[in-house]
Amino acid sequence: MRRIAPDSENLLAIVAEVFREHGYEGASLARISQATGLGKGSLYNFFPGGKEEMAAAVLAHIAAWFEENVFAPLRDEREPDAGIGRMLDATDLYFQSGGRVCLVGAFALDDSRNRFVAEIKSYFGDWVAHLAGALERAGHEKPEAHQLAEDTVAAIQGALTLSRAFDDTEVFSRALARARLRLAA
Amino acid sequence: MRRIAPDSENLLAIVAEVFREHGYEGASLARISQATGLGKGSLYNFFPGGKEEMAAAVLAHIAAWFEENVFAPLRDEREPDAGIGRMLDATDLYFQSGGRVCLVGAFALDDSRNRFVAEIKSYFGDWVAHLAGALERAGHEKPEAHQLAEDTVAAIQGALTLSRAFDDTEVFSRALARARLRLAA
DNA sequence: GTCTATAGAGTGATAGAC
DNA sequence: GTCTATCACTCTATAGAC
Repeated sequence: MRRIAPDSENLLAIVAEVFREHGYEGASLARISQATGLGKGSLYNFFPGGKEEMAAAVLAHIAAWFEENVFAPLRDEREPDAGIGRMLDATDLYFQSGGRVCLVGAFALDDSRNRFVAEIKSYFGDWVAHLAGALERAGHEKPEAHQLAEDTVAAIQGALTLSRAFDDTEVFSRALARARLRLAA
Repeated sequence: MRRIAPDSENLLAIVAEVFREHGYEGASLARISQATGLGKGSLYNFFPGGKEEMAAAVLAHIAAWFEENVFAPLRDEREPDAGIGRMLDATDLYFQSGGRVCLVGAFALDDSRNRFVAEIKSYFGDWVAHLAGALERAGHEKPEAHQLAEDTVAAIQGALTLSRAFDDTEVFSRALARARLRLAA
């Protein structure tokens, strides 16, 4: 009775969504099992390390997505401004204009931080570093570039929190628009 | 063998700290019991509604603290600038210069959001509204005042996340310093 | 036979309620 | 402390692909 193995890309996306909605502790295996339609046996077949491996895989998946869609444009040597624009477009897309929460940010705030210190640190660290690099290439002095990059990433994170708190994606859209202006100046 | 009832102000502060460190799901009764030194029976004596009532009481405690120390200065009719300064001082104090996480922000990101929608909404909503009011009195136009207020509260939240992610309170200190400059301009 | 994928009963530990 | 429910997880029993 062989079933078609669920596309592992898609499987990870579903698991990611459960973690995003419920947090690490709230994402029970029962919920993951229900959301994916897979029994516990299948889940442990894909992720022998259990829940922690699932979360780690999700974080790796997120890191890869950001590397390709958010960080890579920022490394564009020729047109740093265009790269920054593409970074903001990708950010808007990823967070569904504020309708989706940042899993890494949520992990950073609770107990799961201790399990994934390195992943969390590099997610935000890479974002700030790559953005700062692009800003330098766009003509900013190094210290101001880093400061502006840190400020922008923080503004995005904060806007996600407020969007969620107010249940209003406009908050996030406004924040992204302001970031766009500040970074272009 | 009657024990002295633990000062209820202090008890709430301890419970708050457990929720802050571990999140709603991660704050098990066993942890709360250990941190407070109270048995589960005693906890249910103080909070008949159980864990949810504990979290609600903590949120109310936080709301009262912010009302007194953060929002009240912002309502100062005479010197809006001084009020904004005192708001930032209180914020720095409360979050221990970034060493402490925002419980309301953390709740906003996970499942507990659904339990405490109103509390979360009013925490951030009041903060933005009061700051916007002070900025208006300081001479800003209404729309820009609101925008700047929203941006500042988001920047504070984002800086808390980044401080925690990098395990570096300097990120928060820098963000507060920048907020101080922007709000004074 | 071997491998991968499946379902799910059953494990002990621990959860929150009382 | 006692209760039941649920937790993450293990294990057995299959299925079909090769």
